[in-house]
Parts: sequence; C-alpha cells; structure tokens
Amino acid sequence: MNLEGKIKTAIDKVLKDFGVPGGEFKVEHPENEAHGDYSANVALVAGGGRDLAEKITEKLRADKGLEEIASKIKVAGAGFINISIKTDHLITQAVELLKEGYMGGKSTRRQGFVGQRIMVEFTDPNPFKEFHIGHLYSNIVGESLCRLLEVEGAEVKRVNYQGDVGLHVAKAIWGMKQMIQKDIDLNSLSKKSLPERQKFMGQAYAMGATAYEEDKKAKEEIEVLNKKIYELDDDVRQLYEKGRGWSLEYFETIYKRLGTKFDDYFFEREVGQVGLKLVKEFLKKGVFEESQGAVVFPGEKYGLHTRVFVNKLGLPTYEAKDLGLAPTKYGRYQYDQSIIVTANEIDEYFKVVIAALKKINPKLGKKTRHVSHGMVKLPEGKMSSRTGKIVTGEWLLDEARARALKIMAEAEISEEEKEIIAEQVGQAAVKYALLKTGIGQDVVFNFGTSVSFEGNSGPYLQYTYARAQSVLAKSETRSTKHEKISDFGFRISDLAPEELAVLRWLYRYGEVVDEAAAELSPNLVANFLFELAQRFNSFYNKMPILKAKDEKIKSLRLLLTAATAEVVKRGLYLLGIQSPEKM
RNA sequence: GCGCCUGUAGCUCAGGGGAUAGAGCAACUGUCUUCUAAACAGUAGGCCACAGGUUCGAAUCCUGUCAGGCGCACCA
Repeated sequence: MNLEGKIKTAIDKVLKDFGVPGGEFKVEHPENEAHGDYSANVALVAGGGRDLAEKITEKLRADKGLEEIASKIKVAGAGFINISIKTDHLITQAVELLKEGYMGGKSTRRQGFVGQRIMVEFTDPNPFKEFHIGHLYSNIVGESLCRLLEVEGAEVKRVNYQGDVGLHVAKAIWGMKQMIQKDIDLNSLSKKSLPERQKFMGQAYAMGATAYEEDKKAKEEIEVLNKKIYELDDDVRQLYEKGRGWSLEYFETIYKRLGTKFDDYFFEREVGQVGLKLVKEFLKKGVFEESQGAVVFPGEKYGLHTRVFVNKLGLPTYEAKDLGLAPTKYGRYQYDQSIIVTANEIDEYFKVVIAALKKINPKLGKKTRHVSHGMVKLPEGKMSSRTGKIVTGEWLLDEARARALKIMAEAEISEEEKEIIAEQVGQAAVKYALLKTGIGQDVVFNFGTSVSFEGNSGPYLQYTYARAQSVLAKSETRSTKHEKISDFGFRISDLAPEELAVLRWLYRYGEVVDEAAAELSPNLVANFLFELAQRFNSFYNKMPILKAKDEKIKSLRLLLTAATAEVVKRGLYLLGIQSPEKM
C-alpha cells in the first residue's frame, strides 16, 4: 500500500471512536509544504473543527502503522491534520523508484485497469487527404493514453480507423482525374517520391472539394464517382487503389517516426456494409425512422439531435459506419472497454452515435467511450484541407527537428548523433506542448509560441535527464544500483532544503500515474515532471554532487540524481517522449 | 434559435470546495576558471468575465448575464 493509503486506513480506524462516518474525507498534499507532506480534512468535513482534529490527532500519534512513516502529526488552520513523512522513509521510497520494472503505481489506489482489455482508437487520418496537425494531436494523445493504461496493467490494443470510402474520396479522385488529364500521367506519378505523391493527392482533394462547392456539374460528377467508389467500378478502380495505397504507405512512415505501432486497422469500406445492415434491421424495429427519403435516428427523443444514418441514395453515412465499426471491432477483439479518441468538434455527433449503439447493442454501447481532445487551430482560424489552409504533421515535426539541430550547433557531439538527438528533441517539444495542458483544451497553433525548447517544455525535461546521466556516468553509479538505505540515517534537519524538496516530490510519482490513468489525463504526468525537474535543477545548481564534502552526503545526492533521472525517463515515456543520454 | 465546451497575470496555460491563487513565455536584474547556462537566483505583473445564490469556507458548486469556440439532415 502506498503512503496515502496507509494514512487513510489509519484515520478510518480512529474515526469509529468518535462516531464519525468514514470515507468522505480527503487525504491530499497541502499546497504549502510547510504544512507537511499529507493533509487530512476529516475534522472539517465532520463539522468538528479544531477540537475534533486535536482529538483525532492524539489517537493517530499512537497508531503503529503511522508511527513508522510519520515524523510529525499536527493540527493547523481551521482543523487540518497535517502529516510529515520521515526522511528515512522518503529515502526508502526513492530507492524503490530505482527498482527494475517499476513503472508507476499499478493501481495502488484503484484496481480498475489490471487485466482489463481496452481497445483504443486514435489518429484516424483519411486516405486521400492530408495528415495534418490535428491527426498528430490525436496520435500523441492516443499513444500517451495507451501507455498510461498499459503501465496500470491493462491489455491495450491500438487501432486506427480510416475513411477509405465516402464523399471525400470521391472529391479526391475527381481532382486526380482532372490533374492527370492535364499535367501528368499515372505511371510517371507512381515513380515519384512518397511525399511528392502525397502532396499531389492533397492538391487533388483541395481541387475536388472546391469544385464540389462551387461547380454544380462537378458536384454531380463527384456524387456519381462516390457511388462508383463503393462499387469499385472500373472507372475509378485503378486510381482508387493507387491513391489509397500511397496514403496508407505514407501514414505508416509517420506512425513509425512517432513511435506508434497499431495492432489493427479498420476501414470504412468494411464496416459500412455492417452498419447498413444494422440500420435496416433496426429500422423495422423502430429504432430508426425514414424521413425525406433518408434513414435517421431521432435523437430528439433522447435530448440529442437527429442525424442521418443512411442517405437517400441508400449509402451509409459516417454514422452508420461507426455503428458497424463497434461489432466489427468486438468481433476481432473482445474488449472490456472501447475508447475512441477524436477532436471535440464531433462530441455531439458521438453522443448520438453512442445513443443509437446503446439501442441496437446495449452491451457494446455500455463499453464504448468517446474521449475528445481539443482542436488545433491556426491563428487565422480553423484549418481546412479544401482551401489548403493547413499545417501538416510532417512539416511540424521537420520544423521542430531543424530548430533542435540549430540549438545543438555548438555541442560536442558527432553530426550523426546530433541528427538522431535533434529528432528526439524536436518531437519532445511538439508532444509536450500538446500534452502539458488538459487534453480537452483547444490549441491555437503558432510555432513560435506553441513549441518551446525552454522553460516548461519537453526539451527542458530531456535536458534534466541528460544532465543527471552525465553526472552518474562520471560517478560510475548505474542508475539501477541501489544505495544502502541504512548507510544514510539522516534526520530532517541534516538535509539541505534543496535536497529535501526533491525527496519530497519523487515519491509522489506512483500516485500521479494512477491519477493520470484514471482520469485519462497525461497533463498530470507532465505537470509532475516539470515540478520535479525544477526542484532537481535548483538542487543541482546549488549543491556539488560528485565533490560533496563527505561520502554519505555524496551517496545521498547520487541517489537523488539517479532517482530523478529514472522518474523523468519513465514519465517522459508515458508522454511518448524519448530521453536521449546527452544533448 | 437550440445543445455542448470555454472565459484565471501582457501571451500560453496549471489549479476544478479548503490554509497567502501558481508556472512558463515576454519585460527587467544578477549567475558559466567548478558535475551540460536548453540551466539557476531574483524583480515586476491578478476585482480568477460580470451579477446573484449555496457553504464554516467558492477561482472551484448552482442560477442568470455577457463574450468566444464547436455542433445542429443526407460531409467526415
């Protein structure tokens, strides 16, 4: 059990003596550390104020379990019970962090995720369209959530759902046809580099999408193409297969670069038919209704809005496809929970789809959860691949790498290594920038202000790690080597405030990981790491480690250094960020 | 018009009933002959959108107002 658990248990035991019901109170870290490491508001919640707090505290002081870990238990303020943890025990906790394979709390607080089979759908770019920074955001959020769930003991399947049929494909193919007639033939295009082919398709889509809105004749042609694409008509087959293949091949290079490996892929083509069948079946049972030639789900009945599931041409819309996706996913992997990560612009849409799913398949409906992240916007407003007003994911990653490389210009590192490190640092800057705030927040993207290499940033954390590693390398202390706790025997007063500050933050790592997983909030990990790094850097700046006055102090400082490095590395992993040994 | 989300320092955001509201960036001052200065120490900057309520206690919960974003029928 962790410290928080021990304290709660001890308080619960004592409460009976006062006839106060347990469970309602909180044990948390007071903001002001002068108040101790943990603080309980039992007395306040019970309405007893200081008097009750004093009585409870007296009993707590006699508790055997607490006696081992607590150096001080006292009442303060309106009736808070503040508890300080013994320095020895904090050191023990730091040593624990260095143990092989320690990744976090593994649900020491909540048993929720151990053994759970969770499917997480994220990224979801569409073939024939650009991979823009919105997809990048989805990938970064999704991957981080997966890693958090994994360290909490869940069995995670990463999946990607991609739209390989639908109007956007028709628009792109219409554009491809125009461009191929005019500028280039398919064969010579096939020989071009992947990024060039990708660019070609982006242009083709923009052309088609614009024509669809501005040119009535083009609109009709695109609608005909749309139907042909569903049927894989010879007129579109070759272009379709080439274009789809190029897109998927291109996306794969981005996943690889980012460090995501999907376990499975789903496509709209395959789930569209499943969805269509379901809608038809449940139309008869009254879940869906016919309206103006289309089949709709009457969301108004459930406080939502009505959406079209099958259009009047008899084609499944995105709604029906998503309906078909659920059982298709479950057929391949019997999940306990299905999480779908998307941008929040389709929050309302998903409420309707999940409501419909609950009607036709309550079991899967209950297991399905939509988690949304904010939208990435440009300073000029919303991105649009139709007008070409977008920032691609690849551009951002390249730009960040170039910036990192520039900063490293003077470092004494081989050019080859610099390339590798610059990529890792650039990604850290981008990923951290997107994960350090709550995932629900919209992000106005502006390279200069959004992607930072100093202060509260990914590179700052990497730098902290590299710096610590450098010290450890010189000391010949392997980061996993345990220090002998009994060698220390420090009392609180012996430690410098900077040392204590690090020690009093390190042990919280497990709690933070638990919380972050339970709340699906990677930003909690980011915030924790930044605070840890600040404390460590402050300590590092003030206290000599290798040249410490005596051996005992030196080994304590090395322990702090090793534990910080280890925690930063593991924490960054949870954000999908690598930790270079030097930079 | 209806629904969902958001208003905290000049900017970007933490904090989401508890003890003096925090950080980064930007501005200004200092610190590299000493373990990596992508760092550290410091100064300055706030009617937590506004108005009511609930509570021992509200930036946090409720109601209303204002402002912004997103969504609302055959796109995804």
